[in-house]
Amino acid sequence: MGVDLSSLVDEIKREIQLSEIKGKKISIDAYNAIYQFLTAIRQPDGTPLMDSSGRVTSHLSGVFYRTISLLEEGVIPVYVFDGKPPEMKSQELDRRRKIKEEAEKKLQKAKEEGSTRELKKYSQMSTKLTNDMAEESKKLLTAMGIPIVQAPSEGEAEAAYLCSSGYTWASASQDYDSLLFGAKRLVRNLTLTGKRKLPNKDIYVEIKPEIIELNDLLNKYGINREQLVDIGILIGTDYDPEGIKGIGSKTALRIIKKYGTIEKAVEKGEVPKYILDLDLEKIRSLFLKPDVNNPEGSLELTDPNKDEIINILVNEHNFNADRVNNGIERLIKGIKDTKGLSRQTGLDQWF
DNA sequence: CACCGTAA
DNA sequence: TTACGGTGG
Repeated sequence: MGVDLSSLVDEIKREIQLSEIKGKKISIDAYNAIYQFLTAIRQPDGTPLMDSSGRVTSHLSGVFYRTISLLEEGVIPVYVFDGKPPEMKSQELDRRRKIKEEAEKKLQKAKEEGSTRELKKYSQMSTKLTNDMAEESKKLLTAMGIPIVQAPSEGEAEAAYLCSSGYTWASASQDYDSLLFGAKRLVRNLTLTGKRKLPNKDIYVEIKPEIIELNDLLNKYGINREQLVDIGILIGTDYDPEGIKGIGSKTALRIIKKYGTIEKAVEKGEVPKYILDLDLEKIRSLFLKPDVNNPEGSLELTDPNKDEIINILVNEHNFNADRVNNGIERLIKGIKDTKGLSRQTGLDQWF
């Protein structure tokens, strides 16, 4: 789930109107976004949307409609897909797999005797994002004329790199890891709507897009990015999921501010020695010098391939043709208007 | 998540 | 016009 920097970030995050991102490119952690669609786009009993052969289609619905509404707001999405995960992540991936297997068992049980609520809970918990789903999403986005980038390794690292090197204005993800990866700006809640969402109970709250500027975060706490990474390691990241027991973000900040590095803090007895069993340098470099590539394509919007979209959604997966056609019309208009916007902002830079 | 018909 | 709830696949 990534590093929990929420209490530090709360101090400097601010709400953002999508109009503030008009004409700007945003790199989107595709895995993160698609996963959200898979868990959110469901029937009341927790069953995901499926085509007539029983293949899940929730992700396609999310990718299609959400991308169109972003374009209508003038936002230019660049979806960044995961490559091969780093070796260091295998422990965390194992842990997640086990949780899913448990949820799967509980789901089967709930199907026999459980309540709707349990059914929904465990079916969301056992959500899996398969390779096929990622490949299909890429195909759909390409047909839609939306730029995609294939990361050599972590998608979130690549998305952050696109941002820090100026290809995109910000990076969108729910995970704060983006900041450790060096994204200048992190936008959260971009692929959720401003509508309502349940935090597990029946309580509904407004979810609004918010932005976190890396520089604001570092300045606010008087630390550099290396130190932010050390703070992350103490709390626990995907590469050291346990972190240090009893150390949360506030304590980690205090310790790193005082001693500068994890090693110094260990020397002074502020952090237990067992953290040195980790390959700290390796973890740091995964965040500070991640395996990333320059994008191959141009990251510009292109004309949608109407037939291909219809083929994927309507012919392959039984989407309603009228709805899809309506979506395509909105998409074409959105792309046209958004291109106009970026031309304008492009010109503005000359003056 | 978003769409869409219906109600206020 | 917006708000809601049932449905989409």
